[in-house]
Order: sequence, then C-alpha cells, then structure tokens
Amino acid sequence: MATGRTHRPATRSRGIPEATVARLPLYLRALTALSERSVPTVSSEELAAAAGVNSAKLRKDFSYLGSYGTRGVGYDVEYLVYQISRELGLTQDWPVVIVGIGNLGAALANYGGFASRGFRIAALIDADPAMTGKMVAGLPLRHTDELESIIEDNGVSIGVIATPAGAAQQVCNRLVEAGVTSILNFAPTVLTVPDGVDVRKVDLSIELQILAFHEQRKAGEEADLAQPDTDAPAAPPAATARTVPAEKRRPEPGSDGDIPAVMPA
Amino acid sequence: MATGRTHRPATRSRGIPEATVARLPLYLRALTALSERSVPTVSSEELAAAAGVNSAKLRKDFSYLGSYGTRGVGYDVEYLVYQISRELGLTQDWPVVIVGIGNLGAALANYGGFASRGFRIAALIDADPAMTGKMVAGLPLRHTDELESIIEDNGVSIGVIATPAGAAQQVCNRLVEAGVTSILNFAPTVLTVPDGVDVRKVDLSIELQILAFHEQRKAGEEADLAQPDTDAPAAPPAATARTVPAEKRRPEPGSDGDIPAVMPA
DNA sequence: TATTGTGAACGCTTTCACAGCG
DNA sequence: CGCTGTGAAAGCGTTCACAATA
Repeated sequence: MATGRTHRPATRSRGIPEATVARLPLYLRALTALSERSVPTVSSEELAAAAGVNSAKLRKDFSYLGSYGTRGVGYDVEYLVYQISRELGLTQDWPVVIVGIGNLGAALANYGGFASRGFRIAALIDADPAMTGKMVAGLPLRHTDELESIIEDNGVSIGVIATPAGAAQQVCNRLVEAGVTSILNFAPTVLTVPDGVDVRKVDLSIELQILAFHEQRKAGEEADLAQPDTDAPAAPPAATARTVPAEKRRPEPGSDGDIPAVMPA
Repeated sequence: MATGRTHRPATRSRGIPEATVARLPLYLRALTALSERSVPTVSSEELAAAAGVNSAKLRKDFSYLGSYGTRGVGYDVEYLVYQISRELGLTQDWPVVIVGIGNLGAALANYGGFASRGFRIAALIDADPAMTGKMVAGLPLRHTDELESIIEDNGVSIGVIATPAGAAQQVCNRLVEAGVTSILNFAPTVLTVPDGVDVRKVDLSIELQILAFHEQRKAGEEADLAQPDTDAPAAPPAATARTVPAEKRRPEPGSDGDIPAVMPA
C-alpha cells in the first residue's frame, strides 16, 4: 500500500473482511460523537478506546479501507466519518419495511437508530386486520395483503421481521419473492432463503443463554468441586430416553405473574 | 476421547470454544422442537439442517461436550436436551432485572423467550417516577431508587439494559456495584465494566448497517463500473476537514412523519 | 452399514512489533 | 518524535475426510 494510490480509492472495497465490516458501525458511532464535539483529529489509540477495541485492530481495519490517517498525527474525524459512511452505503437512502408490529415491532419503529443514517421506514406491516390504519411511530399500519405492492412501489430491499416464530418463514418467503435481498430477523427461527439473500438475526433468548453459560462458569469456579452432578442421568447415550427433571423452578411467591410463556428458546 | 470415559462427564466443561457456546442455544431450540414432536433420535445431518449449520460443525461442537451420540444411529433427543440445558446453566433459575421500560423494555418484558428456559423477570425498573407502579407484562414497575435492594434481595446476577444511551453507563455501574456480573445491553453505547463482568450487546442499528454494506455490494456488482465516485472528496487525509455532503435524503412525500431521530448510530 | 468422533488441513482474525513517514 | 500502516506470527474456528464403532 503506502505507495501507488490509484485514482479510485472508492471501489477498493473488494475484500473487506467480514469482521471488519461488523466493526465499522462501531467506529462510525464513536466518530460521530467526536464530530459532534467538534474534535478535529483523533489517534487510533483514542478512537479504539471510544469504540471498545484495541488500537492495533482498529488500524488494521482502517488499512482495508485505505490510507486515511496521517502518521504522527492521527485521523481526520470528518473525513473518516465520510469514508466509513460511504463504505457502509449510508450515504444513500435505504427504505425498509418492518413486518409484525407487536410489542417488538412497535419498539423498532420508534427506535431512533432506524430513522437515522439513511434508513427510512417505508411501511409498517401487520397481519391483524383490526390494527390496519392504526398509527405507530407516526406511520399508519398497513395490512399484509399490501406487502408486495409496498415493496415494489418503494424499491425496498431491506426487510425487518418481528413476527412470531410461526409466521416468520412465510413472511420471509413473500419478502424475498417481492424483491427484498436483505433481512433482519427478530423471530426465533432459522430462516431459509435462496442464495444472494442476506439474513442477520437478533435473538434475545440466545444472548441470555450465552450469558447464563458464563455466569454458571463463574459460580462454578468459586464453589468448584461442589456440584457433584446434581441428579444427572448417567444414561447411556442411546438407551431409554431421558427426560429433563421437569420444571424445577421455584416460582418465588408473588413475582411470577402472567408472563406469557411462548417458549421460543 | 472415545476411550477412557471417566466418571465425571459433568465438569468436562473446561474450554468449550466461545463459538460453540454461541451455537448451543440454537441446537437446544431445534432439539426442543423435536422433543415436542416426540422424535426419539436425530442424526447430526438432520439436526444440523434444523439448526441452520453444517453437520461437521455440529458434531465438532458436540464433541466438546462429550460423546453423547451413538454411531450408526444418531443422538437421543431428550438426553441431548438435558445435557445442553445443563451445560448452558438452564437447569437452574436465573432471576433477571430489566432496566428502562420504554418501548423496547416493555417488548422485552413481554417477550416469551425471557420467561422460558429458567429466566425469570425479578423486576422491571424505570427511572420515571410517573411510571412507578404501572403494570407491564403482569409486573409492577419499580423505581430506579430500589435498584440495589431489588438486586440484593433477589440474588440477581443478570441485568438487561434497555435505557437510552445516555443513561446506560450509569445504570451499568449501579448494577455492577450491586452485584450483577452479566449484562445484556440494548443501548447503543460501549459499556465499560470491571474484569469478571460479562457484557453482550444487541445493537439494531449496527445490524442494519452491516446489511446495508452487503446490499450496496450487490447493487455495485450489477452496475459495476458505474458509480464513478459520486461526489466524493479526494481530500488529502490531514488537510482541511471534510464534511459529509449534508443530508441528501429525499424525504419521499408523505412518509417522513414524526419519526424520532435520536441518532444513536 | 450408517453415522459418530476427531486428527489434520485450511482459512480467517487478532495480535505483535517495527519499518515508514509526517 | 509520535503515530500510522503492515508484514509476520499466533490463535481460533471451520471444514475435510476417514477411522472407529454401535
């Protein structure tokens, strides 16, 4: 690198590692905050701290975009904001639809992060006819029947699925059929899509379970040799079926109200 | 492995790769579905398909837990459900608090995935005094003042932060101070925590930005040599500050209502 | 025979450490 | 001198392909 900067720093984009792409939004956020405080330049060390990564990683990441820094000085904040925004495709307008306006869908519609940075909610779509026309986040709910026309009319290529698990695949199919090629899935299901369609999933229950794993680890380290195999079945792998010792949750008097148990775990 | 199965398949847990841990909940979900359909055994191929991974990966993952399968047959569904549940720490009760009951917090409180699998909402906490006592998901909202006592009284070690970005670090500090050691963060900020505290973040805006990157890629591949550098500033890295070409979003007549623009990107 | 369990190869990601340069 | 940019090394994670075995 260093030498030979050709005339197109633009489509040098070929082959930015996925791990780097996933961090660019983080850097962008930190840079935006600096920009708002009118900080003109920032070192890799400072920016890395703000983004919660280490500086070597950050420098390596930026090296995939080009040589945008100045040795001995750091990075120009505004310039980097622009370059990263462009790299991420945020200098253009991305109409999105949100399908499934329950608690979560409504939260998403009201979430500022969607409206900012080039994302624009083209429509909120729900299957419940009784909800059609109701206003959420300033937008009228549209019925699922209109899904295809909404997508085509608005040139929507990004869809957000916030339906119950059972409806997700079907909604997904219709989105893809209508032309959506990127999907953000909040429903706790594995979606099957054709090649060329990207799916990212956000799964609250999975995140909690990962935390529980580590939490258990911590607890186990203290007591260590405790936990002499609770009442675990030492059943031979392919013998009589073993059942989880049923619900052994203590419902803690007075705090287990009517929490819906959808069991999407 | 194979040979020498010692008496404690239990705390063989040492050193399960993080990537594997992150997939265990996925397998568990697929297995639970099979269990509900009373399917007795499943092959790595079938289970992998249901979980959306390839079978080699699944077998490797399971190999870290122990030899729970039967060659020529497959895995006993119930037995695996139990083993994975135990590995993840889901056979015990995990009281959690959710802090910040806005749109998102309420959605989380109502989300079935929280209530299932050993997670129990110990309390919903919000800073707004006007909200205190209001019922959400069958639980009364508690005021932030009670945060410490709630955590101590209930032995809460997992906290969910769904506050605005500005309040997140402060809430986090109080949670950690009171004894929480695992945090699921929905606020778009980097949280700083002491060693020994786990943080996982869920960031809607980041996921969308990653999708936008790939989406842009796809579009670029079609038109390819098009996009001759929109109006990009070829500014020398450390020269005069470059500003993003201001808002060039077309507000698409009639659809840019009062969407809050919090800009947490 | 069908399918698991796993060494070994491969590829991606992170980290190191320092040359290059303003 | 200070800080970026980057080869090279180290560390993980995935995939291959096949020996082990119920």
